Amino acid sequence: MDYDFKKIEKKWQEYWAANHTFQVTEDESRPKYYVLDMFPYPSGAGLHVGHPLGYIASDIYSRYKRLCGFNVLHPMGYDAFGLPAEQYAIQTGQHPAVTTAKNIARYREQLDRIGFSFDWSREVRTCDPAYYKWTQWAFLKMFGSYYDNDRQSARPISELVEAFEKNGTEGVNAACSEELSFTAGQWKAMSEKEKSDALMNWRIAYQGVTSVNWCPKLGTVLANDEVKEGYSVRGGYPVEQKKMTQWQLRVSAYAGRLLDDLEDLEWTDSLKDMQRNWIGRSQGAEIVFKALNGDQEYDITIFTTRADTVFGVTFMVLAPESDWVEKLTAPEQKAAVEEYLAMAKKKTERERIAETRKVTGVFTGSYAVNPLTGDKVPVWISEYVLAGYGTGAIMAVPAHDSRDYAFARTFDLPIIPLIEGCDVSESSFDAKDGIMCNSGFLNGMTVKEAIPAAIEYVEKNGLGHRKINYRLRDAIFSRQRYWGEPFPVYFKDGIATPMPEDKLPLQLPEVDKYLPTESGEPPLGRAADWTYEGWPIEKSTMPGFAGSSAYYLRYMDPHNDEALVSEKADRYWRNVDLYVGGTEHATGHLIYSRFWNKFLYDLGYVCEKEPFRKLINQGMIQGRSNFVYRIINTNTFVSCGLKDQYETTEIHVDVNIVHNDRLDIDAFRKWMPDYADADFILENGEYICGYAIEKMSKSMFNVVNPDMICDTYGADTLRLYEMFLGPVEQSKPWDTKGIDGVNRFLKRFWRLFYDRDGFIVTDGKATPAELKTLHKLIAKEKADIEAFSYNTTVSAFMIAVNELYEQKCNKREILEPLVILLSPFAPHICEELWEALGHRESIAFASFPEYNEAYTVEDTCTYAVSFNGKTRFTVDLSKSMDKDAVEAEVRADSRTAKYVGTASIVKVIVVPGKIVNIVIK
RNA sequence: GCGGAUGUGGCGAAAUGGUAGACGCGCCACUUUGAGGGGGUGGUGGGAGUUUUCCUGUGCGAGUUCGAGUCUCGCCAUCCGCACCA
Repeated sequence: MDYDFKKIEKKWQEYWAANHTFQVTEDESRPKYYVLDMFPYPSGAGLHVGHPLGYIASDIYSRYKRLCGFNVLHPMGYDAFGLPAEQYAIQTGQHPAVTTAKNIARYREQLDRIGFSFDWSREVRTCDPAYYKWTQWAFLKMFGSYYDNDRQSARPISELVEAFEKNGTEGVNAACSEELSFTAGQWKAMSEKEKSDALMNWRIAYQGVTSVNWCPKLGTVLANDEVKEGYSVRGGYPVEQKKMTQWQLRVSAYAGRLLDDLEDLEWTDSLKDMQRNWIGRSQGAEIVFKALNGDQEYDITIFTTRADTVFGVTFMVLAPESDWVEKLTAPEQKAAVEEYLAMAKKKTERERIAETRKVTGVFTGSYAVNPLTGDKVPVWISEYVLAGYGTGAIMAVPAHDSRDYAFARTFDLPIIPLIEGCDVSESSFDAKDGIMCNSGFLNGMTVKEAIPAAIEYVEKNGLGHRKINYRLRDAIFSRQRYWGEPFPVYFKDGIATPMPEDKLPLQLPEVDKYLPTESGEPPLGRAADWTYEGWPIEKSTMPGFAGSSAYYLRYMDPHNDEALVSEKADRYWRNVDLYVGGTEHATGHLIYSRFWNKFLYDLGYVCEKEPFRKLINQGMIQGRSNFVYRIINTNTFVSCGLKDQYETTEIHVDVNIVHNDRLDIDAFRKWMPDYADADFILENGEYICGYAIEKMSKSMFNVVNPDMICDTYGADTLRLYEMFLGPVEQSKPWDTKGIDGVNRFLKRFWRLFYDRDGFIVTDGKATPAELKTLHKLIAKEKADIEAFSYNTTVSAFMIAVNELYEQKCNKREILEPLVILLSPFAPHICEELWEALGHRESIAFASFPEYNEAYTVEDTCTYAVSFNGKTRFTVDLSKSMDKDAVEAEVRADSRTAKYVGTASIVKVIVVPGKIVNIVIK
């Protein structure tokens, strides 16, 4: 009987669906384990072989954990709101919900063929009103909260209002957009509208004017992580800076906690570093400089990490967008400043990046007073100072900052070195190293001593205060698009008012077109009656990351209409134990999701402060393109090895009609009408194609569809092969070379159970050699799976099966545990064999075999011995020898050898595979 | 510029500090079958001897160690992330 994977895979996929094999419920009697994949955006192109890599890895882990007795939550869903469906809708007029549903159906079909153990009863779709009800709910909670810096926690905004009524802003320490101060009396005197505007300064979800990334082509704003080098990540359109009123999330309030809590996560160092970088903590001080414009005095606050260099300040610089620019521009410089500002404004973000390091600037005509020296220094304006970081103004220390140095050189400003013996004739001395000089009371200190000393001095004398600055900005939360979650907010007399919770979800209205209105409003402006109790409803929608920020919580309790997640379900499933997905979400989703979770944690809705305990980043699968070589002006194609003898053009050929770089000539003739009567110059009777590693894309004809592999080799082969290709975390090209080897292994595995006449498993007693093979494999698989080293596990299976095959082992005692071991990797074939072995229940309910060391230890060990690593001989030692004693002796002797220096060194190899040293005199 | 990762055969890749190249692909030889993108056996880093073997070998250069692909330092190369962040 042959291994008929088509029949087997269809049979078991239907069985799992019909029997709800992978459906789970909270079961207090078993420990939980939560394995999550980053849910996909269902694009129109369907899955290619790269997509399932992470899903297969996590599926193997889920199935393994289940065999080990865990109650495993392993759900899947769709991140279904997003730009592509909307762009498609604009072009075709088809409702995004329709195309999205179609794409989801296609995804599901493809996923089902690979045999995943998802609990589909928990599927979520972010565009489903029953789902986005809870996205909107979370937004309302954020709108109704502020961040208390003293308690380091989100609190209801009502508490803040109470405080204002009692003492105004006095004693309030809360995260805000700008420092405001008013008394209780002033607060009470405010109109409702004024109060509402004031509270926006503290709300966690708030509306405010900010400089945004505006993409004219897409007609919407984008978050920082949605923009790369001045172009939109989705679509690649140019992006410009624009000041607009937008909904924002006060993510910056959580910067400290987002940074600190990284410590306890089992994420890779590189990913943690990316987040640290993005959060960008820097410790320093804010120092106030008095500046004079004519008779008017202004305070300029600057941020610095190098308070020790204040004595070297020779000028100050403002960002062009800074509010101080207008105040400090002297009448005689007005024309020059305006010209400079106009020039700076005209430049796009893109141009600024391109012109990095080109020094530009203009003098304001004003001077500021150095608070430590009393010296007057000029105030300049330059693009190299960013409005969005720190205070938008800096003190310039050209001797010890390379940017200030370049500026000083360009505009011929003085440079005062502050460190003994440093050379600033060619470049600045940026290192925080050396002894201070020219620095008053700091003279003689090292830089490391001077920094805290300077800050202390500044604080004592009321010139400023210590400060920690973060690069992380608040997230811009509105998008001028149709296909997203509507904001449950309406404007009553112009005051942003939350809708009552029991009116959620606020469903997306129907519109005639998906384009902005003629007056430039977002598409929701087209909705016929987009009002609540007669008041207009917010017209922008939420960004993509809104729906994906808390989906892992919703899986815990997906059908709950009363809460995002019930307390019971949350207490049981807690958080994700293993999260698998791509690195591309390092600074987007993975930051927002952590923020969202912490916010819900502060309000007591979830019990864990971090959403994802362990995270694995699967590598990208690149495409492997194939080429044919056409001789110029002919329809004759020459094989790769002979192409240099002709003048040829290289043409991409569909990799699906090429096998191991050999072209299927008949298929090629049928592939495109132009090639129907193509001629070929062959080598050794075959047409060999060239190849290159490129991105997997339609235009290069190198997209390999998993359905194709499932048709030719079966899902189990696909799963094993994707794991066998190399470490999960590594990027690698897809190359079908070698898939035959894995397929051969499965056939051979099958032949342990069946020969051409039928089932051959017997109840005979296993030999020590057979038991050894089995138990070696158990030990290996346990260790490897825990370490996500799946490629070596697959190798171990191949070795084991080869050994058993050689021993002609067809004994139940060995084969039954073997099937369980392989089942996480190749579930279909294992279910089939499990059934053939007489089991009625799915193999998913089996238990992982126990490892017994006794079977793997040898009676006698052969030791290979070499003198000084040269001449070798072998010694046999009995296993009864006390290994620990041997090792202790070995170590002692090694020390002797080291001190005496004359002993010969002997290598001893201990089977299996262990090597220790001993010394023979 | 800053940060992270990686570097081993023709290829994908293995190696708790202990026989480097497991396993697979490809290739070579033999074998089985009427035939196969079939089954099996043996070989396969390089260089000598060709049965017993020896030399050399993990990007380059040092170091620690009885012993380094593995640990430390310095280069070189590739990939990824951030980038005027004061």
